[in-house]
Amino acid sequence: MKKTTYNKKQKIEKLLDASFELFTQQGINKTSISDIVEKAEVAKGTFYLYFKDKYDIKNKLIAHKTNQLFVRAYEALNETDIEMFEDKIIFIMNYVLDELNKNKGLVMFVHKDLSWAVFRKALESPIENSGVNFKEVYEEMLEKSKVKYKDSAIMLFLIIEIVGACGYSAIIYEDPVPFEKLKNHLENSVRSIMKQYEIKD
Amino acid sequence: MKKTTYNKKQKIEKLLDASFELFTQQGINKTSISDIVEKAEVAKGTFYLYFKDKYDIKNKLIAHKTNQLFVRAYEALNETDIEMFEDKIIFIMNYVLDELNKNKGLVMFVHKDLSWAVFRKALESPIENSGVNFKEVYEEMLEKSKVKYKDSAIMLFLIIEIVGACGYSAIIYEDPVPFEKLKNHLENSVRSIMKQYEIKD
Amino acid sequence: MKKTTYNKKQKIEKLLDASFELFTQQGINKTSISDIVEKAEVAKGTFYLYFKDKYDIKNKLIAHKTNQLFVRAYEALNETDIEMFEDKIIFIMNYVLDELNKNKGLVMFVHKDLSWAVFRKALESPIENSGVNFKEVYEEMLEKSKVKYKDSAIMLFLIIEIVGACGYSAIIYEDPVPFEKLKNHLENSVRSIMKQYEIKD
Amino acid sequence: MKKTTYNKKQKIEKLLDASFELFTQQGINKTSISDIVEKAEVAKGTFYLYFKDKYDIKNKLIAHKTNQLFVRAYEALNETDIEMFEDKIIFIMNYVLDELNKNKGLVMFVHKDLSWAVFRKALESPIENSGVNFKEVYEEMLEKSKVKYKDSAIMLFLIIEIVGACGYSAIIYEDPVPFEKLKNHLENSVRSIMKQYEIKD
DNA sequence: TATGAATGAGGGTTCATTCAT
DNA sequence: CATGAATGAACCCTCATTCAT
Repeated sequence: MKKTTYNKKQKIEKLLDASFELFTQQGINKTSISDIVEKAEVAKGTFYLYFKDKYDIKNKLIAHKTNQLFVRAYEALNETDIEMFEDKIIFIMNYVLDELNKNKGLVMFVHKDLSWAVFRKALESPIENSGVNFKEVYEEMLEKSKVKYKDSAIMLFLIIEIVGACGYSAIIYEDPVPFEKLKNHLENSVRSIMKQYEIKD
Repeated sequence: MKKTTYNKKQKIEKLLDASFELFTQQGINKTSISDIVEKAEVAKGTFYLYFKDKYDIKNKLIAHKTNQLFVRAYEALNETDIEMFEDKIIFIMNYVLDELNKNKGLVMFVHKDLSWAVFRKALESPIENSGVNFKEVYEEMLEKSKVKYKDSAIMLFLIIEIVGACGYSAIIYEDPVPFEKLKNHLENSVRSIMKQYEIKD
Repeated sequence: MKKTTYNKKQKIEKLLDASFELFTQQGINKTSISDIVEKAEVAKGTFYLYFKDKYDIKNKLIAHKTNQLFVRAYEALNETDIEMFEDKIIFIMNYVLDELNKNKGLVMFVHKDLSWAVFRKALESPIENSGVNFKEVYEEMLEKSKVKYKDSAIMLFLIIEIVGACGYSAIIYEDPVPFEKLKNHLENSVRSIMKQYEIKD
Repeated sequence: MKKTTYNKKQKIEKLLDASFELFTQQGINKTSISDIVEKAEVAKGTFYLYFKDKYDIKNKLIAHKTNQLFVRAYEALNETDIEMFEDKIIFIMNYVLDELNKNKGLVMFVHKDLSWAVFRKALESPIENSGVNFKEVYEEMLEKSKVKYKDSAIMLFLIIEIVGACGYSAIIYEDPVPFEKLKNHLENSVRSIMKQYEIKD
C-alpha cells in the first residue's frame, strides 16, 4: 500500500476512534467536531475530507459497532454445540446483553438505535473483511432448524426490540430489575414469543 | 384567583403549548428557546422565570403528556365492560397505540422516553386535577383481578418496552410491519408474556 | 425617546458608520463582520439583530449615501438662481462629481452601484427626515422647465451612466484625463445628449 | 513542440476555460479554486504552478476575452464596406453590444471592467496569434478617416464608458429600457458626442 | 512537472443567558 | 413580574495554500 494511502486510512481510523470515545463518554449532542479533531490529533479540515458531519460519522460507527457485536456473538455461538434454533437465539441474546453490560458507553451510544429501524441497515450491510452479514446468518440458522417459524422477520423484530429496550433500562438504571435478573425474565419472554411463531405440522 | 397569578399561569401554559408543538414538529435539537418564546408570544426572559432550560420543559411535557395519555386510556376502559385483567391491558395497549398513530409528532417526541426509565416518573406523578396516577390505577386493577400475577412490576415493564419500541418502529417507518398488523402481533406476544406471570394455584 | 430605544439606534448607527469606513477603506470583500463589530465596539450577535449580512448593510448604506448626496446637491442648487433645466442638471452633475472627488472612499464604495440598476431604488426611496426623493425632484424640475424633453427617464439614465462611469475612472485613476478636464468634456457631452431629447415645437 | 510542453499548455487552457465558465455562471466571489481545478480536472497544486490566485486568472481572462471581442468586431467590420469613421464606431458598438447580449454570463463577468481603467490594458496588449491590438486598430481607423477628431482618446473613453455602463443595465435588467431600444438611444448619443470632437476646417 | 492529502486560520452564524429597565 | 436588547462563547464549515511524494 502506498504511504499516502496508509496515512489516509490512519486518519480516518483516528477520527472514528476519537468520535466513538467521545460519543460514548459525553453523548453526541455534547460532542463538537472541534472535540473530535482535537482528540484525533488531526486538523479540522481533515474531518470534512472524510465525513459530512457528526451524524455521518455516527451512522458509520453504529453500523460498524453493531455488526461487529453480532458477528462476535455468532463466532462465539459457533464455538458451542448448541443445536436448537431457539437456544441459539437465546445464546446470542445473552452474549449481546453481556457485552453491552460490560461497555455501558456502547449502550448509551447505540441506545435508541439498537432498534429495528436503524439497526436493520447495519445488519444488512456486509461485515468488514468477511462476506457475511447478520441477516444472512439469521436466515441460514432458520434453514438449518428442524423447528420452522412463520413470520420470522417480525419475530426477530419483536425480539430485538424487547431485548434492546429492556436491556438499556436494566444496564443503565438497574431499574426496575437488576441486569442479571432481567436476563431470566427476558429469556422466558423471548421463548414464549418464539413459541407462538412455531409452525406445528 | 388574583389577576397576576392568572397571567402567570397563562404564560406557563403558552410556553408549554409552544414547546410541545415545536418539539413534535421539528425535534428538540432543532428547537431553540428563541423559537419557543416567539411562538408563545412572551419575552425571552420570561422563559427563565419558569423553566431552567429546554430539557426542563421537555421533562415536564413528557410527564404531562404521557400521564394524560394513560388516563384517557383508562377513562375509555371504564366506558367498556371488560372484566379480565389481561383484556384490560390489551385494551389500554391498543388505545395508546392508536392515539400515538394518530399523532406521529407525539411519537417522535416521547420516542425513546416511552420507555421505563423516564416513563416511570411520569406514571407515578399525580395526574393534574385528579387524585390518581397510572401506577395506582394499575395496582388497583391487579387487586380486582381474579387471576393473580407474580412480579407484576417487571411484567408491566416488559410490556411497556416491547409495545413502546415496536410501536415506534411501525408508526414511524411502517417497517418491518405496518401498524395494523403489528397490533395483532403485539397482542399475541403480550398475552404470551403475561401468561408466564400468572400464578396458578 | 426611551433610553433603550435610544441605545438601539446608537448601536445601529455605530454599525453603519463602522461598515462604511471599512468598506471604503478596504473594500467589501476584504471586510468581515468581525471587523465591523470590532470597529463598532458592539458584540457580534448585535450585528445580526439588525442586519442579515454584509450585503444587507451595504445596500442600506448605498441607498443612504447616494440619496444624501443628491439631496445635498439639490439643496445647493436651490441656493443658486439657475433657471434653465439643462443648467440645473449640469450643476448637479458638477456638484456630485466634486463631492465624489473629495471623498474617494465613497467613490470606491458606490462604484459600480453608481449605475442605474441599484441606483434607481436609492433614488426612489424617500429621503430620511424629509418627504422627498430625487426622482420626484427630477420630475418637478422637468415640469417647471420651459424646454420640454421626450424620453426623460432614458435621458437621465444615459446621463447618470456616463457621468458615473467616467467620473469613477477620472477620480480613481486620473486616466485617461484628469478630473478637472473631465468635467468639461462631460459637460459638453451631457449637453449634447440632452439636446437630442429636446422637444421642439 | 515537446510533449511535456504540450501537456502544460493543455492544462493552462483547461484551467482558463473552467474558470471562465464558473466565473460567468456563478460569479467570481462564489467560485473557489477547488471548483476550478475540479472542473478543469487537474490537481490543486497545478493551479499554483501557473496562476497566483483567483484574481490573477481573472485578469488574464478579462484581457483575453475583451480583446477577442473587439478583434472579432473589427474583423466583421472589414467584411463590410462602411467607410465613414463615425459609422465604423457605431458598427463596432452594435457588434459588441449584440455579442454581449447573446452571452449574459460574459456581461456579468467583464461587468465593471468593461470600463476604461482595466480595459485599456486589455486593449493595448497584443492579441494572441496576431500582431495587432485594438488601440492600434483604432488609431489606424482615425488616420484613414477624412473627418478628423480632436482629443480622440478622450472621445473613445466617453464612448466606451457610456456604452459599457448602459449596455450592462439594459442587458441584465432590461431597465430602464429594453436592449433593442437602447441601441437606438446609444447610437444617437454616441453620434452627438462624436460630433463635438470633429475638427472643422 | 504534477499531484492531492492535509492544514488551520478565519469566515459566518446561532443561541442560551443576563440584566437594566 | 415581565421585558427584550445585548452579549460573546462556541459552533460549523470553507478554502487558499503547502509540501511530501
